[in-house]
Amino acid sequence: MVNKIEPAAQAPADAPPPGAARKRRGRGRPKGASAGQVRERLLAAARELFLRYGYRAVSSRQIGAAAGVNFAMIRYYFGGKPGLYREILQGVLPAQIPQAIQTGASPPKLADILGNITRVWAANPWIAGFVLREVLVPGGPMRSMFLREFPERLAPLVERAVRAEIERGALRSDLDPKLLVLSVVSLAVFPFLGFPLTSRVFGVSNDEEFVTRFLRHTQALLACGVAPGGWAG
Amino acid sequence: MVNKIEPAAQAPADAPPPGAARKRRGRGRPKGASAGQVRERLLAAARELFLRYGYRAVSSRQIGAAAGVNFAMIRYYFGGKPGLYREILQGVLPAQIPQAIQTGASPPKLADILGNITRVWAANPWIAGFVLREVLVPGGPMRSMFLREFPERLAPLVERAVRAEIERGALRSDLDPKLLVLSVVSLAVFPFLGFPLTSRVFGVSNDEEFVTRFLRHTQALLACGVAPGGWAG
DNA sequence: GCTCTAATTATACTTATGGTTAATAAAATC
DNA sequence: GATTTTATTAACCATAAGTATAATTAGAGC
Repeated sequence: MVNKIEPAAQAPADAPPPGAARKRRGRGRPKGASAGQVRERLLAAARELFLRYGYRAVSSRQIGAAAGVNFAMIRYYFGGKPGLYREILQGVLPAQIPQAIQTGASPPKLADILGNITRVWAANPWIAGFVLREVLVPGGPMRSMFLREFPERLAPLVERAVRAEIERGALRSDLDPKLLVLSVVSLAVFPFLGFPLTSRVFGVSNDEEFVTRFLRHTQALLACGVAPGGWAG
Repeated sequence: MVNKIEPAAQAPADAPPPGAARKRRGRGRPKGASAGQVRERLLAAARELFLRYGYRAVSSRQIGAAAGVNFAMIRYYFGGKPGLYREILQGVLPAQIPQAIQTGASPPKLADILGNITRVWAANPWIAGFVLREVLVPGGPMRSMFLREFPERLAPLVERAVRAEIERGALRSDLDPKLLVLSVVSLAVFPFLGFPLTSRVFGVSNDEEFVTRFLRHTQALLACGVAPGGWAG
């Protein structure tokens, strides 16, 4: 705003005297109690922050502050910020996603798949944030992993289940299996995907009561649609 | 890597000799043709980049390069990166969303709403990216605007339409209007939300042919569910 | 033709970020 | 008890990003 024509006042202003005695650096190994928990605290804090703000928007120093430890520990334990991120993704996500598909029956029933996906996503709301944020970004660190994992392993499994049900007459034969799977996934995933939005508008929540009610509703919708006279078999 | 213990080598390394002749700076006002288009080029480039990579991941210099103009023009026209972002959000989004609800009939019919939402989202795939990215981020610049616009103005409108249809017997009476709206929105939005994913796995695309087929499928699903015997009234 | 304004560029400045390292001290090991 | 290992910290460095500004020139008004 005001005129500033001072030539170039680039004095460091608090330059440390070069000859001064070295200041003390570290504080050494901690008392036994807190040792070994730093790694876990970092993982928890980073997962929370990455979920809420995305990989790029979160700085190493921010993670360290949230975990209550020095941010250099990220390098010590994970080799750096990308390593920490990879650890979170690979350690946590793959363990949860396939669980949504595996049911007792083989091939699994569509209704069970719907229920499982819904429950996994409702129980782990942070998964939605991760998937949303990382799968959408081209070149994002997680995208290739996710695209390798889900479409080529899990989706065909579900699709095969739908085809089997159509063949044995449990589903209408005029439905496109692929689109039907897409619809089922949409119904199970979206409400928990847009959580901050859907919770406010539609009362979506994580608790057992809502999930049960929601599942019953969705299954009824899938079973016989919106037409009056319902529950036709 | 190598040891570097020089006390404080903070010389600018290429400090211009203070007495040297000033190098030439700008290239001046452009030939009339391109004048005035810089603003639009910046808006277009920034919208594309923000959509694909998110606000934080895109730098001002990157936007300038993509638009083919000097990045300082961002400051000149929009006051800075946040101003450019605000301009995009406020100028483009609110015009598209409500259009999805307005149908000829009053109250609108559920099937029409489904069709409109689907078509708007399919025709403007970047909306999904924006909504995903910005609504989910707490404190994001767009979130409050969106939360003000959609839930409190549009959602009740749709819900009222559903109640009206239930009352006149066009919909099953055991359905929860709120959850039904949620289901319809899920079916219409999710496939285009997860576009990079769904296009690969389920063959989702924007073109007229797919949208029509998709809509017919979804409406059939909603109308009579998955049970064989279909199209019951 | 001269002057003033608008539009554009190159560059300087400041700050924040990720990565890196030497110093440090508790614990473990011998 | 001495030594080595492990865990932790502050400071350092290079780079990138956003912001700011001076230089530069095309056109408008007179």
